[in-house]
Amino acid sequence: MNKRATQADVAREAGLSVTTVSLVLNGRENTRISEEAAARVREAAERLNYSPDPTARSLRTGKTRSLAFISDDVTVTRYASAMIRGALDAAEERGYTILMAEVGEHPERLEKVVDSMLERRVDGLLFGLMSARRVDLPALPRGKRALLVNGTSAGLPSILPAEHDAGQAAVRRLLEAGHRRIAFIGRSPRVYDPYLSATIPQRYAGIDAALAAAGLRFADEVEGHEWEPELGYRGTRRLLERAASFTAILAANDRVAFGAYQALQEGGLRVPDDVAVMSFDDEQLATYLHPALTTMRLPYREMGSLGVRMLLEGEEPVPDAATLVPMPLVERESVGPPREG
Amino acid sequence: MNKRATQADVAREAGLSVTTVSLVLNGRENTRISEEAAARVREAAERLNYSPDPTARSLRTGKTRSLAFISDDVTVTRYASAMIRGALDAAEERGYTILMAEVGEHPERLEKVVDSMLERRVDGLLFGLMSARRVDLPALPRGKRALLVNGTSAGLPSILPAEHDAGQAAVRRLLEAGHRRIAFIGRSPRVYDPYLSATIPQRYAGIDAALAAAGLRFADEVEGHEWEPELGYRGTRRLLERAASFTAILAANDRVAFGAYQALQEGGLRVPDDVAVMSFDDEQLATYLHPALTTMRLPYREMGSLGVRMLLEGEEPVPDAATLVPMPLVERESVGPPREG
DNA sequence: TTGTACGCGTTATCAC
DNA sequence: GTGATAACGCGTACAA
Repeated sequence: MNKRATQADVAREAGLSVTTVSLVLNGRENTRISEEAAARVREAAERLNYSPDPTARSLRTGKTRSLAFISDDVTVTRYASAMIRGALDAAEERGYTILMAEVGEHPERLEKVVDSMLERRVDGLLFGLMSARRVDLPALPRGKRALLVNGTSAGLPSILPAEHDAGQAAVRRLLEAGHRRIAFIGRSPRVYDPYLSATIPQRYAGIDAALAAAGLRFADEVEGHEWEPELGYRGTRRLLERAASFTAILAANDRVAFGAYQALQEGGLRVPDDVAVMSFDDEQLATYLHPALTTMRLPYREMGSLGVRMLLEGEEPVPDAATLVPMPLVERESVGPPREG
Repeated sequence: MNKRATQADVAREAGLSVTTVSLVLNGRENTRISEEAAARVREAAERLNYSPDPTARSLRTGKTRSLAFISDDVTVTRYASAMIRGALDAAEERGYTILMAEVGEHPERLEKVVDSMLERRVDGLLFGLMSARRVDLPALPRGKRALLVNGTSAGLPSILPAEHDAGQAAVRRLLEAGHRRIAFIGRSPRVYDPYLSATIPQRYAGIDAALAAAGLRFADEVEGHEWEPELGYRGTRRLLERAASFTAILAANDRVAFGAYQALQEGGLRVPDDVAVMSFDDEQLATYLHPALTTMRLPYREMGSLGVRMLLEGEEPVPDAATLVPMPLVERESVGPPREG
């Protein structure tokens, strides 16, 4: 474990020049090196256990084979951190490294962090948001590739969950199970501010479209923008007190569904036989519940991996274009089986 | 936004040599530079918006001001990802960058990833584990600093949660509330394999010690190593069916406690009035419950930040030494108030 | 087909 | 006090 071998060492060992070594090891085809020389180089490299110094290479080429992943509160928030895993895996496959930074709720830190990443000469920047919304980012040098994962920002391409489809699919699943009287918990006018949410309006739109297509409206609704168990609990109690009857609850997200379960259980109602519950997100939580929750999964990991793929491959991404990633239906036990016909 | 300014540009702008520029900008005190020259340099640097190229600097110094954070499944598992945040924040404060990689359940990937980090010339390596256990790591070059966060490995220093203290504190909290007949869910002989858990034996030991110190034993126990809601649910039902009465449940972790809640609720028992519940971990889940769960927090974020501090500061860490990070008691509503006297 | 020599932007060693 | 200049390890134009 002495000093690491350098290209010059390999050249000496192989009895050739550094040029030859460099050419061979970088697989340059156009300049025809004799097969024999190439073999000698490879053997020597092997023997000396040579691996190129990325620092020196970067200095020379201007490329670092590294990407910045900058997030707001992804690591400390529930399951959104899977986005990181997706990015990490995709980067590793391509021989890239991810430099991570997280700024929390401090937009002023963002500028510093971006600068520091730029100083480190990253080849591209990913911005990952814990919840899909619009953000204002510091200006980036022209030609530096950047995009948002689970968010949008002026002038940058973005990757978002396909919420409109998911909204439709959720409602359709309920309809297929034969439900006609469905209650909805979690509608909120506030989400129409893009800085609060970039996607929830689509989720609503998909939901309403699917319902309308079946000639239906919600049997009842509870408003609320704090999508925590409390809303689900109180919302469900209110629903139960009201006159309108319903056979299924569509919850704005899993935590709301969680609260709904509590109220249903207290009320002596069984899921899914008395009331079916369908939801969005697919947190860990969804698997803890009895019966386990059927929900539309937010594809964090896929979005993260698509993020690095888009950054690294293919043509120049289109500014302001959004790429939608499907939200799969995760079938569990809180909605009865689809009915034939 | 043309090319970035270099040291030579600054030198030219200031009418001085690169040597002087380097000396001034690196704050070398010993070699006395005139105040005037220093000022000229600083102004010129400011004007050109100069910032040193870390690549070139690394090539020269052999240091990269970067740390590797390599984990198993931290990003995709519940709340352990807060460990990353802790590491990130501590690194940023010190001007270091974190290169992340995650290998999942594939030990064979570990070697490749470590190699790739070493090739990138990181100044130190952090290994972060989703759950505290012993792992076998590939050999590291002598002199390369490395340590484990939430785990142990032969020959390396490690950072672990102070489980013995936490076990004691949990029991004491219950005792203070006046409980004498306590049931425990989640004892398992399997955890004595260090490759499965490096810390749970201490948790047990602390628990048993505090109980013994009060001259008590558990009123009843349910074994189980799968610490999921199911265990808490079925365990609690079993406890309720048995003869032994109890006024409090100590659950192995929050998910088990969650299951216990469900069974208690079904049985018409109220938390904490009929049965108090105390637990370990402090997942998000703990705040969703009604009443919210009192639990001993696993200090992921603190462990992560301590990890980089130990790597970067202080003397050579002692191999095989474990540094224990306190697990705070998070007081919520599932245990009644402490009684006087 | 292969080798020499230069430059990438720093820091560090030595002169002046 | 300050300034040339030689590394650091690599890629490549140009020469041979």
